[in-house]
Amino acid sequence: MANITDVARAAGVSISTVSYALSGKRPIAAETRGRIDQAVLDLGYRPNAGARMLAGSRTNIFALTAPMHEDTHPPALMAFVLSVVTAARSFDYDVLLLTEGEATSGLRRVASSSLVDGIIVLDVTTDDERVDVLRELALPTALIGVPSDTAGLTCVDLDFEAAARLAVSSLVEQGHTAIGLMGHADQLYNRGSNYAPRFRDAFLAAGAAAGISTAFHTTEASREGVEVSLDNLAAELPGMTAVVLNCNENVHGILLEVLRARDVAVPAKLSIISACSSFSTDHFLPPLDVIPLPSLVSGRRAVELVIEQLAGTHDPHVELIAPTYERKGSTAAPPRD
Amino acid sequence: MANITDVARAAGVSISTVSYALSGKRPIAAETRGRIDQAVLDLGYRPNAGARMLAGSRTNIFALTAPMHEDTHPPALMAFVLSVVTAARSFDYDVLLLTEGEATSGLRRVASSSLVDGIIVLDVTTDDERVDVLRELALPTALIGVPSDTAGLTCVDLDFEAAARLAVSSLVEQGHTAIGLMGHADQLYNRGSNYAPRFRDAFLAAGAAAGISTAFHTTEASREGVEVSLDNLAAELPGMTAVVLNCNENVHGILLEVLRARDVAVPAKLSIISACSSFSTDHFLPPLDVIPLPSLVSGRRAVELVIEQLAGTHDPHVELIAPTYERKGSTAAPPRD
DNA sequence: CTGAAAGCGCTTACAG
DNA sequence: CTGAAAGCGCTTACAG
Repeated sequence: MANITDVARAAGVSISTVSYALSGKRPIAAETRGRIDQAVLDLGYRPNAGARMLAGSRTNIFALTAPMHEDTHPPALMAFVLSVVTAARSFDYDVLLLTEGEATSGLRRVASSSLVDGIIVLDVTTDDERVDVLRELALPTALIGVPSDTAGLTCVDLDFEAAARLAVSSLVEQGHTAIGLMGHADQLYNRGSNYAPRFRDAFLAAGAAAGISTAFHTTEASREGVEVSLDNLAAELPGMTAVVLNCNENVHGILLEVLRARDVAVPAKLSIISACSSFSTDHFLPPLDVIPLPSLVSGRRAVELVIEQLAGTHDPHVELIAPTYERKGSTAAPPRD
Repeated sequence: MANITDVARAAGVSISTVSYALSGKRPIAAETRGRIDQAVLDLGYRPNAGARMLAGSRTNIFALTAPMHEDTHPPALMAFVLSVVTAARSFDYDVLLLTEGEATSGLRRVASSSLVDGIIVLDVTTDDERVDVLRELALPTALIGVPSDTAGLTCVDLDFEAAARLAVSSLVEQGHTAIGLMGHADQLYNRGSNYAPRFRDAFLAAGAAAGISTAFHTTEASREGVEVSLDNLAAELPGMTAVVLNCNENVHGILLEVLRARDVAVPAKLSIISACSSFSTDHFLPPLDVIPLPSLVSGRRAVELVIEQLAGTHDPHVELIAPTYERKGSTAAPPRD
């Protein structure tokens, strides 16, 4: 493989000129630059990554810690991973994947061996064990998700509270006064997820503020679980005309199935909104109004926040992404009885 | 951050002795080694990754190219990714993730900058554009999946043909003589997937060899799609008493739903086998007999194959993993009419 | 606008 | 069993 000396020789310049020409860190005469570019092309030269890391102060690699626990929805995690990788590449950064098995030790390892310039953290829980390590490492870091103590950390996430309010207000505007919330499985609310309870609490608060009736139930991802959850909501909320879903994709499908079996037309009899969903709701029958979980935006923003830290001054802060509402036709005015 | 010179000074030895002590590449006096280990511990020393890459001939990084196209089942891809990362880590290798957007250019880039020691390739299609690049790069490589031309390549995959035969024989043994195959969506059979047609063809061949009736239909992942597929199979196969599923998780759930709605008891009226599935079938009602897609085994084996190439002599070859059958109670003898 | 040279932190022959 | 030193291929002050 050609190295910088080969290029310098071929272009008839010194290696420092080659280096500067490639980095753009000092002006190069057009004619010189032309000869260098040609030599690079001819030789298929690409700077050696290790030499660059050692000589420069950058590795051009980010670590992405993407744990996968029981509650993790794999497609959602995948969407975030791909979004982070794509965003990182657009800044000429590669992404090294760290998994659950090596969560904290992996972070220490890549940091202390100077393998990475920054860290992006996925699937953050309330009392995430990685958070303390991150503070101690003091590398540029962005978390996608919000732990309970955000001191000194930079976080980005969907504004789940605003999403809940948006779901409620959009239904209230259409005239609904009794709205149920089908939540995730039970354990998600106990095992340190931050977004599920955040959404639930804001949902209930928004309902109260609007003066309407609301109810919440966790939901197991099975036919029976969905029926139980739905029946519980209906029992607590006799006049329920709308359901907000903050749960996984399977539950969506099962619910629509159950409603069809029971001859409950959507949206004629029941309006449905899918909230904070990482998947498309277009394939459902009917397609569901959705407040998307913006994996693309979050991933890109997380990368940008790390780049900003790398660039210099940047104050740690929490950045919440405003929710958006996509109308697909699964909500309507409540039926008049 | 402490470097090797700091450790050498603290231990009262030369830096080469420190290096050899850590790599184990030459014998070190027990007492000397003790002083070095202590110094490493005291200083929290970890070798600089860039320096190692530059001085040594290894980077201890693998590239994992994991494209995500329309047909990709995200949970399956994620399972393979995690399995590869976990296996790589067990050999002290980190994994750099390359995505669809940069499939071939990314491979060239990481190879020519000497960023990685080897490449692991996921989701291989029949005429995968990455394959030619891999041949040209001549880096240690393992593909999970089998392209049409495997010359010079090392591949590992489930033996889909054997899996199809296993599904058929296990049903035939129970007395079934008319077995339907619900396949993936149409496009998967046209767009260069290798495993879907491989399974289908072996299934039909095994049926013919056993002297029983078989039929195959592609399946769209919707209630309607599943009903159409099921009805087509039943129409072609009047006495159908068993169905083999080689399709995604949603279709499994929908099919069981449809059968329940039609009062077709599983396995009393219809036996079901889930074949080459990347997901657990335990949560279905009933849990389904399954021939698993062994993501754990494939991922680990792919890593081992790259390590072997790194270690020295290794002839390119295709390695097929024998399928296994997990009985869950969704098959039985056909009903006697 | 360009070059000569130090130095990044390791690994590994070469020597003893 | 251990050490002195070359060298990996860059980046970046220092000089002109």
